[in-house]
Amino acid sequence: MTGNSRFAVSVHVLAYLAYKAGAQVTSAEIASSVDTNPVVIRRLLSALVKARLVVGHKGVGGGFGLASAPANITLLDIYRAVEPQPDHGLDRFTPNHKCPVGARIETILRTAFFKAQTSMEAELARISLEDVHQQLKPVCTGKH
Amino acid sequence: MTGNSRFAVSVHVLAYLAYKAGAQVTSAEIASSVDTNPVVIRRLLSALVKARLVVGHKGVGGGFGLASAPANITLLDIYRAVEPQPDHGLDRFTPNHKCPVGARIETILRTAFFKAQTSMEAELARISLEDVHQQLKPVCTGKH
DNA sequence: GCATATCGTAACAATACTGGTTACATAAAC
DNA sequence: GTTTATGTAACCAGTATTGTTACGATATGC
Repeated sequence: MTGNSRFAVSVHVLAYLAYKAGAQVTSAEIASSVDTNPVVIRRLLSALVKARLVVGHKGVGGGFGLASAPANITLLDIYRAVEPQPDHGLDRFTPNHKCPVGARIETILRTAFFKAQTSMEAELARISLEDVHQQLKPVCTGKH
Repeated sequence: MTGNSRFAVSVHVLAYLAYKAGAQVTSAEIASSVDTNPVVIRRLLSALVKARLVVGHKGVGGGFGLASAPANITLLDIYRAVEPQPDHGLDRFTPNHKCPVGARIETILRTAFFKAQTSMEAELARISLEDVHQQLKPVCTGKH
């Protein structure tokens, strides 16, 4: 195991909402597609609603739907909505500042990690939910 | 907290070895600089030795030293030596394949994660231990 | 050969994160 | 007011990480 599956599941959730465009989709239906518990899905959706990627409605006939067109939602938007700001272990890293190396290494690492993170996020920003949706289609509409 | 501090500590360790170039440095001395337990350092060094970034010697007068010049060691080399292959949660992610979305999303995510990971690693590969060493120097050799 | 320094690694505890589950309050539709 | 569905708290089990103790293996120098 390495890390959590929040991002992967969230992309799946939004892809499912894009697939069911326009409909009100319940957490139970999404959970069935992801094969997990509806509460797990609602926990993620809670974050996605706060990030204004998704809109939810309570009550009979309620459920969730995309807040914007899939073309306007990138994987980076999703990533930022459900993942905490990564610190690459720097909060657990408290070197001895009396040592010349320990005194300076933290700043150096912070700069390096920022570059790496920025580069990764730029790549996520280049992929939209519409792209994901398009890749989904061949199976859903394929003529045999 | 997000993730572990192995990479951060490892960069510190190798920077310390670069700083002490040529000398045999014990795990106890490194642990003092990092402010942790020598066993924690030896655990990391075990991985760094396997990756041939570091050479260790037992016995009296023993310790560790860099296996190559700092210019020939990149942060990506260190990252790969001590971090498991990241899967971005895909091993915990087992969607329902009976659903059209669940059946395809895994491959799509794998491709997207690979692009993001590759981009991040390319950035790490651009930073060498020599670069880190250079950034360390101003404090260590500063004329006051 | 023997004492010493040092690595190598297993074992264990403490802490924290994740995901699944139950439970229940809240809100909307009819 | 009943039903449906979200929102969220609480708890559990599984696992990762770090710190720590312990001890065997190995190399040095006498």
